[in-house]
Amino acid sequence: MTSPRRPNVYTVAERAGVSIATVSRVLSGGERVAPDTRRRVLDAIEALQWRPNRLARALAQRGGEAVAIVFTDLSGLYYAQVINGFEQHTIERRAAVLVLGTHGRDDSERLVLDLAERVDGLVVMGGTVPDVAVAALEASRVPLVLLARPPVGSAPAIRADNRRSAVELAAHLLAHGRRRLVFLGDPGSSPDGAERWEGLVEACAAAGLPRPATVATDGFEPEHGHKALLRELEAGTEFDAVFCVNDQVASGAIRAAGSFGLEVPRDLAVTGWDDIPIAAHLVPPLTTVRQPMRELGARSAEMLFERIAGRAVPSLTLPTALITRQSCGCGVDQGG
Amino acid sequence: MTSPRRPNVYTVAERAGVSIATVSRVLSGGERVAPDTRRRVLDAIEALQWRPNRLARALAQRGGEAVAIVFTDLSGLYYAQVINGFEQHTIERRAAVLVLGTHGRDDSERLVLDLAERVDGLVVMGGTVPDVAVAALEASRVPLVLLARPPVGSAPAIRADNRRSAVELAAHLLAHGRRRLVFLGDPGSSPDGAERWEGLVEACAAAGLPRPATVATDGFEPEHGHKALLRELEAGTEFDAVFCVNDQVASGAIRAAGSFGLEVPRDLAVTGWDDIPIAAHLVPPLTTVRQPMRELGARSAEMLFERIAGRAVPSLTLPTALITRQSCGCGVDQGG
DNA sequence: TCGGGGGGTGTAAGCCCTTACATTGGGTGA
DNA sequence: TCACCCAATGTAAGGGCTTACACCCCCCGA
Repeated sequence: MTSPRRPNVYTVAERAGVSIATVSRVLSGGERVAPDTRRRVLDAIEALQWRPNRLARALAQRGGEAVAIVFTDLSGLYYAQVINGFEQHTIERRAAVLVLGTHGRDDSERLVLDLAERVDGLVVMGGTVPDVAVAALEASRVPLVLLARPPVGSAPAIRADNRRSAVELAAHLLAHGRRRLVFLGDPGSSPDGAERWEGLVEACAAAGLPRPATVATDGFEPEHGHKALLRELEAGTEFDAVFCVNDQVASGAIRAAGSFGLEVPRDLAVTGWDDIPIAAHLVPPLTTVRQPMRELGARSAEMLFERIAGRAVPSLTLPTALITRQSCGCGVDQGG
Repeated sequence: MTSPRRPNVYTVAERAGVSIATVSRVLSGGERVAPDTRRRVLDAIEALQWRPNRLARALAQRGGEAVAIVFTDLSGLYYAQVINGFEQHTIERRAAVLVLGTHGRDDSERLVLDLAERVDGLVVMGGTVPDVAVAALEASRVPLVLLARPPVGSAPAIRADNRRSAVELAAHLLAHGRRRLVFLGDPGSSPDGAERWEGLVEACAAAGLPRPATVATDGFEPEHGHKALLRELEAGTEFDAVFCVNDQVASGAIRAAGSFGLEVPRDLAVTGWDDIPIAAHLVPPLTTVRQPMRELGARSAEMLFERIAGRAVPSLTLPTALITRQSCGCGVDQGG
């Protein structure tokens, strides 16, 4: 008479010779159940290999918020910290965190839309899905917070102040006497990158210099920076400072310079962005911009829960800090 | 007459003057509903600001598996790839992925146990929670797969072949003529680390050398490697090769050597572990061991779903590859 | 001996959807 | 004009659990 279906409370109750309420009580632990009864129920559970259905459970307990955070690629060290901050905040509220790395999957748009159906709200990072997908999310009325990307509709955005820091960093290079700056990275591939590029342009313009050149990379990893910069050096382009879109690309750039016989920072200044842990341990230690990653994550979670609660939330821009080490020329020349 | 509670299908149906079935049909999109009716329902949804309850929905559709993967700390580049592989596989099955970074939280044990209640299965990585917690999970009968950690009870484990690769790497250093090797890292803090250390010991023993020393680090980041090695150098300990627990620590070690006036690899060989993207771009490029991270993630997901389906799964050890670059002495001396 | 008080359990009402099946009514062909 | 068909919609049965409340029975005190 064992039914072929998955067991449920009823099956277990029947087998133990009790009611479903008693089974539930045994499960919840705290309730008072006669020792003998408890035994029988536990035996039945064991015999049937039963695990309570988490969905039914959560439904009955009317609880269990779930939120998601969407990234392009988890492999940037950058993201890890953001997720950490996000999780910290979320766990305190006993909500579950789903993490989706779209990672250049071609169906990322569908994945995100799909994900949106399974959670109570989500944070979407810049560069993960096309604007049209964000608009679709917005239209589906799922509570939404945008990270490192301009606001859309009523969805608030949280960002680091890329523009201002880029201006500051570029100005710092100029103060070291550098005059021919290039941007290493692809400004078009993410809102963050675009803003850094714009900041660089702005600083050069303010100094009366011509518009800097862009050396496009195929991605954000060290190898991409290495390959692109080496090609540019071999092409004979002249420049004395490389403003990289992030630290990883910068590490590739430093090595490219080295293998081309250039010494950093004497012959070529190199800067990064993000201040990943290894940045301080590159040779030379990398000048970069530190973003408040943890806070970005934590605050985005905070904003999201506000949205879920139905409240309006203003967009937010967090300050960043210029971290000068040696790759820009500090501690070598006395410029600045 | 608007009820103060959250709206649900009934509220919406009532307001639109239709039955709940019709509301559901409008929601699912595909069903045929008269245009006029659809309009009214959509208006009602809009007016009430209704979003269907995902739990009820998933329950009724009897779908929506969810699985989790538990890490210590997401900030190792190592983990990102594993998660990627895991996610890839999981998404194909339309299951949701929860990611938990215990990150040294003191209540990690509670968090994991808690998490286990909300998912259909989980992968737990070595070093995240104490053995006793793993045993508790095992006892709670949640489908479980262990990653980079020895099997427990009926829970299968998936690992990279640390021991063998460590022997190989150590032998490689010995072949370069190095004789005084030290281990930089804390063998006790993770099963992976312990196995690497044991492999090193084994290789030295096989070569008739004394047991190598351990230089303990406080963590796995560059700064930890830097600090620990610098202290050791200043203490006057002598050695000609540093076998690091991972690439990040190795990057700190390289810089420590540099700031102590030692040239790598001439005066001191340094090796890492993991082959993170930046490893090839350190100066000198780092000799390390590549683990099949993506595969580790993908296979663990596969194993997990087998377990969820109630099938037994054997443990698995995947091979690793020694990546020789220059930090070990290759391309400099001709030893080996 | 009888009323009261609990401890231990059962009953049934949710929680909020989806969906198989039943029902209605207007249009069509004979 | 009437049977029939099908599109549009409603009814109700789950899906698997929690929990307020009712109930029973045994023991104790008066």
